[in-house]
Amino acid sequence: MSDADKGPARGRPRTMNAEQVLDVAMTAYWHSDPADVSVNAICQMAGISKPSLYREFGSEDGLSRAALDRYADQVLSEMFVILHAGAGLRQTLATLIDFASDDPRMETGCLFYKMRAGKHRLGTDTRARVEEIDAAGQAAYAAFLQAARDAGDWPDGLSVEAGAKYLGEQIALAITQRASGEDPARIREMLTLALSVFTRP
Amino acid sequence: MSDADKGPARGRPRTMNAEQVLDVAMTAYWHSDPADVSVNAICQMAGISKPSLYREFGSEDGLSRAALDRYADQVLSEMFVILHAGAGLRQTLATLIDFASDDPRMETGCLFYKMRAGKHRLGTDTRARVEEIDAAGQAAYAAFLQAARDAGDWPDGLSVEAGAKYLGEQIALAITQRASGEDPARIREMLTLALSVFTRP
DNA sequence: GACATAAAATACCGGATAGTATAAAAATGA
DNA sequence: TCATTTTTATACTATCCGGTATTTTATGTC
Repeated sequence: MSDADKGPARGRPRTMNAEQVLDVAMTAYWHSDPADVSVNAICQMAGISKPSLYREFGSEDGLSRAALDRYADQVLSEMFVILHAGAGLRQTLATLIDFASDDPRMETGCLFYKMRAGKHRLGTDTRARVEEIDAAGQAAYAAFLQAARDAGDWPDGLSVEAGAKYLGEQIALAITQRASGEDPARIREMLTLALSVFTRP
Repeated sequence: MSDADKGPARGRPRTMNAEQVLDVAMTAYWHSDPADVSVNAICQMAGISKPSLYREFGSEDGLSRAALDRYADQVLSEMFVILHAGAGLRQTLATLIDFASDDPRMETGCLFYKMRAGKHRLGTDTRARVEEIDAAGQAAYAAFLQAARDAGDWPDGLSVEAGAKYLGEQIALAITQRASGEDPARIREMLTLALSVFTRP
């Protein structure tokens, strides 16, 4: 199906571009903090009126939920790609460290982690999506570590679940520190130290 | 000097107890989140009027700053005691792990870490005090680790400053997880894993 | 051109916020 | 008793918030 059956275009043609609005919202939430960006501010930045935004997204919760969806598709998916690439334990950890410490997209932190940190301030839909993504992330970390364990590359006395949670929290910590302006080299040093527990001789 | 020279008590005697108000404010900020507690709510909880509060503390910034001071005196000081006790590396780390993982006072997190996480939402005075405490904490961690290094108890290839920052962030992470209802046993497991980098064979 | 339709723009609503002006109350000193 | 002083209590301001009712504008159809 093409865009042709979008409708007969009765009535005043819309000037609002939902994709562009979503881009503005995602970037604003991401660059500053979801709790510090008002619907009014997003309307102003996107050059649209409030009723237009509410007709498209229904509520602030609907907008932030849609912005988070977009973020998951465009940005977060890359972390899942790294985890599912099937590289070895050391190689994958190194790639994760690179991503968290030096990827320019994480320079202002991660929208998902920011939302998770301020979970109680989110609307119900957005919060539910945050928890969904959190669970998916944890499952991906666990699957990755389970594969490493199956390959015999695993320290004694550590469960895969605990390792997965630990790995996820260390990545989150590193990226959160990026947002607060910490020196990337220092972040890399600390994250490398934290993840060295997986690759002990 | 005793309390006797507090003044001749001209005028209507005050019913407001500043200490009690500060206690209410500190607990409220601490138990929920500094950004989610309004001046109005504190007045209501403390049973005082807004003008009384503003006469005593000047502004919301003054109040939160005073509450943080009180918290530093009453709670945070204990962490400094642990660090300055002069116990060995392993013993001190174990005590820190106990404190972060199981001390009932940290069950709802740490007011200082909550303020630090939402630093940009604080007034100038409170923010300055947060940065001051942060620097003092880092210095205390560094002094503690330097002593361990002098005692020969130190892993190769790690600077004291990086170790101090790492240690501080791991403690902060653990206590922040307490606030989000994470299982203390799991928190202990992860924190122990994170700090095991200091005590490798 | 008249009409229906759908979107946009403006202005508004109720509620919460930090902060304050003003008046009432309760004590002392004369 | 009356004035002075200090604190309390009430009521108010200005601003921002999420959300919406209302009007205006731009199109296609007849």
